[in-house]
Amino acid sequence: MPELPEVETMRRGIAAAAGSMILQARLIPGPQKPIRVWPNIARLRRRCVRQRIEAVTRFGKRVVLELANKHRLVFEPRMTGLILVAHPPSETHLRFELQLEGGEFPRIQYWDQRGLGSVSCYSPEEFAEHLGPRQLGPDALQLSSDELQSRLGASRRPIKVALLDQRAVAGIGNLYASEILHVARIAPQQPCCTLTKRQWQRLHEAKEAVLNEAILYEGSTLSDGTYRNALNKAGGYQNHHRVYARAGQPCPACHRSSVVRIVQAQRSTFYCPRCQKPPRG
DNA sequence: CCCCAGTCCTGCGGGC
DNA sequence: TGCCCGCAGGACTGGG
Repeated sequence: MPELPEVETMRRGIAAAAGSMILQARLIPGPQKPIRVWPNIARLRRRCVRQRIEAVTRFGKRVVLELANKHRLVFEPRMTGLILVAHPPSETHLRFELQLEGGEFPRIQYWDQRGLGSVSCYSPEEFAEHLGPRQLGPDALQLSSDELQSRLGASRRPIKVALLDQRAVAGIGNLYASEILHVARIAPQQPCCTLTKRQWQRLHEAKEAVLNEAILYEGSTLSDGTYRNALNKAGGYQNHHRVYARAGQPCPACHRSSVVRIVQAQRSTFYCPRCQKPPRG
């Protein structure tokens, strides 16, 4: 499930498209319902075809192609979307394609098994409306300890649930929320408003360490095998997970307790009850 | 504002 | 062996 490290890996995989020209954009027909395209495929095509790609950026869990006409082409992979330059895992779930001219690769393909993702092309005004500060908080890697505390600190929600709120912080999903809290030694159930300054600092440091380490390993490919980089190669960070999907296994930090799975806001949370204790009192 | 449940969607694995 | 069901969870919606 692509979160910040996986989406950043996708971005790096197509970063060399900067400087290329988009020659064509098309939905690839298939047996399934087409993926969501905004505003629609005809208007998207008119907005991006014959435009040069000036930069390939990322915001939260989205990859953004910045075009010469100041429009932005946005890929949102959600659960199973992949952004590829070659070797799609199957022909059946290829959904969308950009043909390019003048770069290292002739096309960018969007593949999505479950089809929950989307492709959008926004004018600057539309971009501000759809992906502005009302919808998305600052990117998780562009956020200081103080800003993290000021954005989440008043909430009574459990810290694990709050970290998933993209309006507060963009880029952290279910997997990395558990991993970050384990490194920070903070209980996932602890209400945000009870975290101390010291804990916010630890959370910030753990967020930087875990996300950057995961980027280094090119993200996590879980046992379902879905996530791949732009060349359809699996990531490696799943071999370094401390708690995620490891219920019943010994905690790699204390070696004295087992990892426990609980459910918060209908999602699995994994943590070590010995290392991640709520503060006393 | 906060919080929760339902929805989308497909593939996989458990149970019978 | 096959079928049904539940589960995975990112983002959105509607209701309390």
